Amino acid sequence: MIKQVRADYNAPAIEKGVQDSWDKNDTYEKTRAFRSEGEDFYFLDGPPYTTGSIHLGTAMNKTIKDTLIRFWRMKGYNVRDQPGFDMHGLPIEVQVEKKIGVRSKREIEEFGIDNFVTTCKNFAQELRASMTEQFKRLGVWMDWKDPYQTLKPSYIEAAWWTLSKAYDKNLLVSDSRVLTWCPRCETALAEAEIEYWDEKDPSVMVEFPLVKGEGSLLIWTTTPWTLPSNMAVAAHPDFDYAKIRMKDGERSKTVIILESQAEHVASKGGFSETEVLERMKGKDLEGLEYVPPFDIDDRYRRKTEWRHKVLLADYVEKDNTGLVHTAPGFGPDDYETGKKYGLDPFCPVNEAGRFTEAFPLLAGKKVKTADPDILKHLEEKGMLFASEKTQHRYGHCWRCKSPIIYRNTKQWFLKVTDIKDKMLAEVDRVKWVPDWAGTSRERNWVEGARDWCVSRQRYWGIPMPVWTCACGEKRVVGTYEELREGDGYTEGMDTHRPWIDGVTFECPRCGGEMHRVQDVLDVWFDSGVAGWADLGWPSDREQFEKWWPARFIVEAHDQTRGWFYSQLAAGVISFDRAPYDEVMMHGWVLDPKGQKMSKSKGNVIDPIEIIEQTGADSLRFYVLRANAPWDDTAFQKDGPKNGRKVLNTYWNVVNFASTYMNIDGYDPDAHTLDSMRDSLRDEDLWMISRTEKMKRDATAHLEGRELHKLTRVLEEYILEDLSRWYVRLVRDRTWSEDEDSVKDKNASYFTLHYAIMSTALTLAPVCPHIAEEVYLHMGGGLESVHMEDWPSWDEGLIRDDLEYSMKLIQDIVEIIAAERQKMGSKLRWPLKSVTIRGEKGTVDAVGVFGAVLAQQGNIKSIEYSGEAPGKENLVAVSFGPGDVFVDFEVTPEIESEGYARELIRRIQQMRKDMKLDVEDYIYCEIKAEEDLERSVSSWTEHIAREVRSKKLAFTDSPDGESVKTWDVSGKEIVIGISISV
RNA sequence: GGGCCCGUAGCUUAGACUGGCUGGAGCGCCCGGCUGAUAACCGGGAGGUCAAGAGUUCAAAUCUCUUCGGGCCCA
Repeated sequence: MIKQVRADYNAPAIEKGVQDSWDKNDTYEKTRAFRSEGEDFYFLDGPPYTTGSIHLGTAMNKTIKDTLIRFWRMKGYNVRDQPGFDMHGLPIEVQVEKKIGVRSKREIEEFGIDNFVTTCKNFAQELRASMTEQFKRLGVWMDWKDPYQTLKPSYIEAAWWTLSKAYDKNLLVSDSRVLTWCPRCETALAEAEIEYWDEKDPSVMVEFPLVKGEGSLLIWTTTPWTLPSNMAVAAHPDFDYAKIRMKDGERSKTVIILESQAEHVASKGGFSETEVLERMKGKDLEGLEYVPPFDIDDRYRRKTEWRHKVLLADYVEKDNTGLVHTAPGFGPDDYETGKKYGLDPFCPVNEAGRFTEAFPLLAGKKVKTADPDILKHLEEKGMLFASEKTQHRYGHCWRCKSPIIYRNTKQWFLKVTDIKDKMLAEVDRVKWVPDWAGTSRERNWVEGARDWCVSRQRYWGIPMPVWTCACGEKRVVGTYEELREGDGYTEGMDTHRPWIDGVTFECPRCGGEMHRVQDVLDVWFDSGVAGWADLGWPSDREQFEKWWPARFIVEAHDQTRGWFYSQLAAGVISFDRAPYDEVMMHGWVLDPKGQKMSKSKGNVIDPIEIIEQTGADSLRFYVLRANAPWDDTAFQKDGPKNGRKVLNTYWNVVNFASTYMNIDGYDPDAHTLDSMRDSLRDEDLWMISRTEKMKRDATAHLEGRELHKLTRVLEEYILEDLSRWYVRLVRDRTWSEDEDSVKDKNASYFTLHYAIMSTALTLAPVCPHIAEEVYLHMGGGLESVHMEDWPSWDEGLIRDDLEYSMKLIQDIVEIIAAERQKMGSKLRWPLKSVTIRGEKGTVDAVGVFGAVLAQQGNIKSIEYSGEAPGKENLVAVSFGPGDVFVDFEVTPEIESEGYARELIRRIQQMRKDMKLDVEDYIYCEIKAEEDLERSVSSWTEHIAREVRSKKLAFTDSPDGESVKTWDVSGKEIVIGISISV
């Protein structure tokens, strides 16, 4: 049965109603159960970080996922749709620190690690709950009752298992290296955790006097605070260097630099003349000894052969002085070079970024604030050659925004470099959408990958499952089964810090007590194991066997170095393969000007606000429509409104159809395409043909992940074919109350219903609410549109001949409308005649829809001809393959009919203004000029029937509940209307 | 400096892979019309060096190269 929909498309109200009904009836659970016997499809959700509120990017991300999941379900797959949340890590720690008012690791430990971690855990859960509500409001159907969460014990176990796997394969090593460090959070950071922006720093040239001979080596740096740890100077072996005397009046200096930079350097130092004293290759400089800028007690650093000498390195570039200050404790390249020459990676800076007593001059001082002191010291010693400021990109901690430093520390690494070849082979195997996401972007990133530092010196994270003994023995625990062997283990314990720190093992080698390494894991490692951690691996093997590996993942392009990569590395370590088969990459949602949205810029648009104003379906439609999924979208304020326009039009079509079908008691179940076939008009077959093509194209675009094309196909179909054309054509048929035309009316109902239902099914993945509401009102046979099978199409119903004919008609109607406008002829006034001229094929094609042309063009007579008509005063226009000749002559008959239509139109408007029901009858009184009254007299019966008037009388003083005076082409008309009882 | 993406009307964009009729639409603006599903819609108008240049070709928004500009990532 057809139920009439509400008249207005009030999306927020409709969506709320639909969601309530889903909740009440467990529609989601039933839909999943409905497909439980289908082919398994493992979709893996990339876990958003639990921030508490979703932004437009997250909304778009989940819209893409929800759309595809619903599509796959309709295709019959048993889709695994567990959502995930990334709940560990620094961002939450930093927020909790602010909340409880502590500012350093020392204060956290005073507060108690147990209190701190418990607070983090509760906080993360609150944030997760709040985000879940927002995703639901967006209409996302995922398994919200059972999301995977990185903080769950079983999840932690999977991470441990993977790490132990790495250890077994000699891919987990502890090593001391120079890497990025946040002095505030007092932990190592990975590349992915660093944000770059421009910062002003010193740009200085410093002289290191030669031990033997005249002159100095001149180096350039933007980090003067690293000079106390200087251990060498690097030169490029193949570059041309020179000893140069620089002069300016009485002042003079002799320095060794890159010869080509002489002018540049001289000007920086305020010198006007240069004189080359001696030329040499970089490699000739090797071993040249100089006096370091600071004296450091040898208690703190080893004296080795190459200390404070010139070394060779090929990363030296041809800018500045061409000589590079080398501090193996503070630069990754420096460290490598230092290692080659056996230098000590001296690092007089502690975890908090302050100088240690190894550098007594500034012990306790924060390094980033020490630059002025250092420069002052150099100035006093006459070593400062030039000093200015420069703007350059500098890295910052992604969470607390502190400038990062490089430090030499001991960390744990995954030896990604050892498995790079396999990872690249997997990048090539996996299907990427678009193609270049893999073949270019991911490949490029993996090719340049370095070993992955997975240890963090923090609290809220997966504890590293590594226990060590004073004797050097190591043990990596891979399962809770193994953990049970430990001292201090209690069943069901929380395996977070600090509780896990209390578990110890007896050393199998020396019998001593093994303690856990204090570090926690990089959160990127957390999400990297999601593909099996969410399945309960390693405890639950059954789920793993059933689902793994994931068939499809989709995330934004920043995940090239994030989740796409971390999963790839973790997958190759664990299972020698990427844990996914298809990766789709999507773009970012930017602000209307194309800038990144950020709180600090104040340009953030809240998706929930849009959902409350315009509706979730409109937002979803817009974000998919705006752009190709992989391009960034500059979010337009009017975007969701434009999306709403499409849905609103669809709604209006449904409102129109449901109104009349309801009045006539049309039963969609009583009719099939076969039973209706003989009654269908050509325009019905045309509509069905367009519908088949729409379904065919929509399917292709979903399979190809071209969601922008999917929405555009739907938009074009709804607006152009269904609303603007077909509904216009069938209006008269649906109003007919003639007994003889029941079959014809039913044919139009059948076609309308077919189109509306096909649209509901095709639209269901993108706009799940409106599709559901329409489906249930229009007699859908199942409990939910989302249980339906994805619509198929019948190639046999595609009629290119009819589509061609109809296109000609549409073009001709358009041309006639344009000509009418030039002639000042309103569409209400019939045209006497129109002649279509063209070749036989063209004329026949137009003839198929001659009746449609007559109706839509309001034409009394249409003639077809191979030649131009003989009559004069015709307007001739080409419509492409033929010409159309329009006769604008106004005969008395045409005038009568024109005025009759004018009257009908006014009365209908008054009915509408009076908010009468479509079926109500009225009485009608009209006052008009005598000649007009005479002209329409033959039409009064027709007028009365059209406006459902039981009596229609001409009088001098019209009366009624509503009386209105109109101006019809310069003639005054008064109309009075009252409701008939 | 390297990799990738992008540049079409005031704004948002289709078309590009596979070269081909007059580069299509939406928003906004101006004029007119239509409307018993439509707070909608239709027609007309103004608005384009398809970022610039060169090349290939009978033909280039589309293919190639160079330059400029924007974005993301890396160094």
